[in-house]
Amino acid sequence: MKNHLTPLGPKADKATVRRHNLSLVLRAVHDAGEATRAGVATHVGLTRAAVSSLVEQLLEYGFVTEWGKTSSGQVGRPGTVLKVARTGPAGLGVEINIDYVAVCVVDLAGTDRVRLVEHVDNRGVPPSQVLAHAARLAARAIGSAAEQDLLPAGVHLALPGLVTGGTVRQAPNLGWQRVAVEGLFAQALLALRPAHRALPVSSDNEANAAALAELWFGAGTEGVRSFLYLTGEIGVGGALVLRGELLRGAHGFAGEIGHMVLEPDGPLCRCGARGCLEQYAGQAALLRAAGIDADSGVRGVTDLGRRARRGEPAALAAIEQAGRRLGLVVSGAVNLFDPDAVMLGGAYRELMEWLAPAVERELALRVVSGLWTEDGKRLRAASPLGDAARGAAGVIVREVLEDPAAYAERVGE
Amino acid sequence: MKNHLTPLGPKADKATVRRHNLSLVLRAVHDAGEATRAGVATHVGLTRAAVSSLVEQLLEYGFVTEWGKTSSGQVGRPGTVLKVARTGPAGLGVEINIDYVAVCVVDLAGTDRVRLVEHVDNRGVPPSQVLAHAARLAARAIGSAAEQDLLPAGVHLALPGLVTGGTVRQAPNLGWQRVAVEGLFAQALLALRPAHRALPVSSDNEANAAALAELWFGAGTEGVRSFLYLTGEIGVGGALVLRGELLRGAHGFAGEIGHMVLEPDGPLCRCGARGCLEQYAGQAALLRAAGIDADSGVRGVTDLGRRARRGEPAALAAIEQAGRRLGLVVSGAVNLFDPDAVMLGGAYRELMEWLAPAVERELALRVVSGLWTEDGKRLRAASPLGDAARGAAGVIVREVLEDPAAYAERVGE
DNA sequence: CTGACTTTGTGCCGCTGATAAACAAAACCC
DNA sequence: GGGTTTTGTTTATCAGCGGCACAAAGTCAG
Repeated sequence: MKNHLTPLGPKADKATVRRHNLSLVLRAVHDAGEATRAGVATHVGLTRAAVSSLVEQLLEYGFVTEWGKTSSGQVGRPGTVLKVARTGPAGLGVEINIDYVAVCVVDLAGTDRVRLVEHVDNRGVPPSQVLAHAARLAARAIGSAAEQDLLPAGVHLALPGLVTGGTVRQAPNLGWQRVAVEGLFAQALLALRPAHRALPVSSDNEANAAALAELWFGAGTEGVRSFLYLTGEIGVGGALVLRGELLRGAHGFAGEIGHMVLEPDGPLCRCGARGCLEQYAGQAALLRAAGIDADSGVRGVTDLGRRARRGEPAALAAIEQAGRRLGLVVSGAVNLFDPDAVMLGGAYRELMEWLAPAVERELALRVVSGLWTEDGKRLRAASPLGDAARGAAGVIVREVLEDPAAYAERVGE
Repeated sequence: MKNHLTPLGPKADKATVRRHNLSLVLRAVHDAGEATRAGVATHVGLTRAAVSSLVEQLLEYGFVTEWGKTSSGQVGRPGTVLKVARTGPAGLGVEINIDYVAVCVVDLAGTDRVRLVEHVDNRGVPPSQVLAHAARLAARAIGSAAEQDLLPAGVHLALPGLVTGGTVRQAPNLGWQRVAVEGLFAQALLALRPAHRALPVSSDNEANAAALAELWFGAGTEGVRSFLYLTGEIGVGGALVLRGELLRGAHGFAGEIGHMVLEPDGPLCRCGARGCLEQYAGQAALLRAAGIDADSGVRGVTDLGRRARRGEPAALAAIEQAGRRLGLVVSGAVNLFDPDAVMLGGAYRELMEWLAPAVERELALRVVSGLWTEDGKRLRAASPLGDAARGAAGVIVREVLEDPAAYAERVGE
């Protein structure tokens, strides 16, 4: 066996155990909403004594708070109610998109406490300028968060492009190439808040962040932990979530579904190839097929929705066509991935009503062995646009929840 | 956050630490080939004392053996050489395929020690009969293993079809449906060895096992830990390995690449849809296009290879066509997954020489942003057919290496 | 050949984090 | 108000790793 069967990973010792269990009870309280020490103990399998000790530490660090006694009418001594703290550590998410910048602060419990959106056309604007703008917005959000006693543990950036290792390799819709976003953003933020400690900055694809938002905050999709997320924007973005984990690929570029082939000799795509999905089911193609100005963006899509609702044949046919094409490609992706569900976001969300039947038809036909229908996989509309910022904030929150000790060490002197 | 950010998982305690570190040093020795206690200590970060204690336990259980002193000419006291034991626990893999059954015993070090192959046409034969046959072969392999002081820790079955939860949902090429393979095999094996303890049986798709064989034992692919594996058989099988882990999907059906669409209105496929890849690049289609009897199987493929080598235009054109089609679909999969490499196995292996250029051309054209060429991703030929059994055996070996304590507890008394 | 030096492997002690069991506290029930 | 039940804490015990010292077994320099 030449290749390691599995990476060796770090050693384990007492400290490892403590960190692990600290995270375990914190997440148990988080998932339960509210809990008692005894409840957590039976749930996670630790002794009450151990949980007590762990909770004491979590209280000290400010990750959880006591909320009086449980007055449940149950026989026996009532327990003290524990909840995840609504102050202290938080996540800060920043979404930089083509025509807006959104910032979001999420607390440990997962509710968003600050949200700022600013509409700006970022196309063609120099990256440093856009990032400086985003940093200003972020600084404002940090200020609002501070007023609520929330302190972001880090910033996560979401950008529409191929991003890896802290830099945007290329973002065609922004016109960016090889931009070291993490560094530039950190620098801009530090310049705005010279007295403060630098926040750790991380970054990822916007579709990935949106998919995570769907996973963690999506309404009506509670049990779904494996899904394919599609977003109809200028292009067609995609992200894959498998068993609650984002599938990033070997280099972080997984999910590029927009350039799967439909017609080998079809229209030329800006990727250089021909007949990509984007050329048939992208926003521009969709609008053009319906006879609407292809550059009209969001307004164009709502217009298309209006026409479809009125029953205009051209609109319905255009959506139906795009839906069929989308279904062809998506069914392939489903065969390859075997997800529980497919979620359509972006422009598709608004057109779901007319798009879904066509997509669903192809799925039912092409997903092997009828697993699609049988296992109750479903086509769903994703949450409204702009939630990538929330997903990005969630990334930070998750990091804290998964290793509270690390955060405490970093912050506590 | 309605969904758990991450599954809670089990608690950690002293025992957890011990198990973890036990596996850690065992794998360290495994990966190094041979090592000393001190070397392992510095490598994994534990103290020499701790490693000593752990190694003592591993010696006691028989996972590692001492091999004299290290006579390296280095200054200082020579260390005692440790190697993974070549006796004791082993993995048993069983591949049940359309026209053969293969069995393989692999020891902890990863070398295969027993290999039995029997050619039989399993098409249309009742599952219980096929499984009984496989069990007989397995029993013989266990016997040969015992002569070499090897004791399989479990059996892993590899089958050509959709398999989940211990049962084959459907295996069109075998004509099976809803066959509880694990149960039947375990029963058959127990009947042959009534005095012995029952071996734990697990099962998976044949393409998955072959991909794992490629990952763990493949020649010339040492660093590649993320790849798409394609195997040209009757159908077109596929499997995805990402960062050294098999991607199973939400229900274990991931990798079905054979039914991705090429022509929405193309020829009818046995899956019920039209224009699937299988209809263009499957073995039968390939042979038919070259004017060879489509049912001639492996002989047909070698015949095709011979004709291609002679430069027969029909053969070359057929392969070229199939290659282009394969490339179209594979480039989509690469965009979706972002693997390091694509490996072609099965019938494709023999035709690699003529197939590769066509596939490569599409990949270079269609994989977004030229990552394909830039990052040195590559198209490679996979290992010879029949290694799925070896991969399956590897699954068992990995289980042991990842938790030696569990195995020792199970066996010890 | 001999003493200095280096490296290995193994005791021994201390620390820490979880378990187990006992106990006090605070409800309920009759 | 006594019995019961459940909670949370206290105390003693146990196991595993880190740190340190030390014997063992080699190389190197003179």
